[in-house]
This record gives sequence, structure tokens and C-alpha cells, in this order.
Amino acid sequence: MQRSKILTALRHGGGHRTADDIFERVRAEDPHAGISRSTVYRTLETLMQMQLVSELPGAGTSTYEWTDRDAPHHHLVCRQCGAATEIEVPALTEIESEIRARTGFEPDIHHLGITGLCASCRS
Amino acid sequence: MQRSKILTALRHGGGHRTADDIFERVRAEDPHAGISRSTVYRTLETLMQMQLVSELPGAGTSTYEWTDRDAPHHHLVCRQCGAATEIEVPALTEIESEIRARTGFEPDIHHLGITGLCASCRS
DNA sequence: TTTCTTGCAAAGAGTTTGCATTCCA
DNA sequence: TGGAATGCAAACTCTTTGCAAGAAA
Repeated sequence: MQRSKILTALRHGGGHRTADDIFERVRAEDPHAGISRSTVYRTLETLMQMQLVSELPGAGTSTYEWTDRDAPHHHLVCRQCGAATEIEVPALTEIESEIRARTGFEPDIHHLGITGLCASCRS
Repeated sequence: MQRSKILTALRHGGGHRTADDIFERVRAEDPHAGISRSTVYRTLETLMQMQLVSELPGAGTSTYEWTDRDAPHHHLVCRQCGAATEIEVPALTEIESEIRARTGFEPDIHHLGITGLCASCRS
């Protein structure tokens, strides 16, 4: 089963991996482990349903990352260069509760994407 | 110039329109106004650079909306059904300042996408 | 004329699907 | 054996690009 290989690739990949990244990474770790893109996509979908992985949609390509429940964090995604950096904003956790109470919407709080312009692109 | 038509379509479309939505809408409003998808995409890019329009990346397709600076709001995007609803969370504006101060990253605060599971999909 | 904008058609990129095969329980 | 997982190739969708024609300055 390729599932564990994909999950491993994601955990060791440091988050924000595209499906193609994962494909290449699994293939690199074990050249004999024939793996296909279809499997990557199908497995990612399964893992997302299991809440083990979450998706950060981006223009063009989505990135995926392992959902580490013990270390919730958020993402700053630059609209110009596409770079994604992680950030911790404790206050967002409170907002999560507020949203849930007000709307019944269950936010993936460990996976909030904030779009904007990064420091480099601003200058 | 099709620019104004596209902007009009976006403002009247109530936000969260895909490029294709816009294409159809412009065409519907004026069947003689030959317009092409290329123009829609090219114009949207121009409008985004002008900060008049912002993009909310989604899995598969991005949606665009008119940037109304007087009414900042945020989006709850369901990871299952894809529905996007608007919500106002004043506290997020404070967080915006915090992020800017800490990282130099300039958030598009009127355009923050929160992924999660909507009330309908949870039940 | 010179430059910018547009439409069309073709190309690209990312993702999904159909189907036959293989793997386990 | 029966159901789930996989690879391959083809199909699809969304988006971008090249190029020639038209509009604007």
C-alpha cells in the first residue's frame, strides 16, 4: 500500500507539497516502488477524508500537508511569488470558536490560508 | 474596452464568480459584445494588479470578486461542497495588523479564505 | 503610424476517470 | 474468491500563449 509512503513523504517534506512533489519524492525514495500520479491523487483524497492531510488551494496548483493536530499553524501565501510561509497566530484559535458558534461552520483552523503580498514582493 | 463590462459583471454578480461565470454573464448582458475567455482572464489579471479585484483560489477553479474596500469580509469555503459564504469577523482586522508588524507580510484582509466543513455537510 | 486590446485557436498544466491487473484478506 | 488498490493511458477542465486583426492615441 502506497498510503504510508505518501504520508511519510508529506511529513518529511515539511508541508506545502504539491501532488507532483509528492510523486517525485516517493519515487526518489524508492525507485523500484512504481507509483503513479493517479495513486497520489487518489490517496491524497482518502487521506483528506481521514483528516490526516489537508489541502491548501492555490492558483494553479493545490498544496497538501500533513495535519499535525498538536501544532496548529496558518499560512501566509504570497499572491505574487506564491511562496507560503507558516505563522502562528493564537488569536485565530479563538476566532475559530466564534465562527463555529455563529455559523455552524467547522473551520480547518490548522489550515487557514491568508493571501497577500510578502515582504520581498512589496519592496 | 471590455474591462468595465467585466468589472460590472463582477460587482453585480455578488462575489465569488469563476472566470467562466463572468464570461457567460458578460455575454448574456450583451450578446453582441463578442467576448472571449482569454479576454476575461487577461482582464482579471489586470484588475487584480490594480487591486480592484481579488482572487480566492479554490480546488480546481478560482473565484474572483470585486474588492470593496468599505466592506471587508471573509470567506468560509466548504471543503466538501465548495460553497463559499461571506462572514464578518472584526477581530481579523486586528490580526491583520499583528501579522504585518511581525512579518512584513501585507495580508489581503478583505480576502481571507477559511476552509472547513459547512453546517450542511457536517450533518 | 505606433501602441494597446481583442478573438480565435492551439498549447499547457493539473487533475480525474475507465479499465484491466494485482494484491490481500 | 471478492473487494480494494494500483498503473497506464486517455479524457477533461481550467488557464495561458502566439498571432493576426482591429481600435485607440
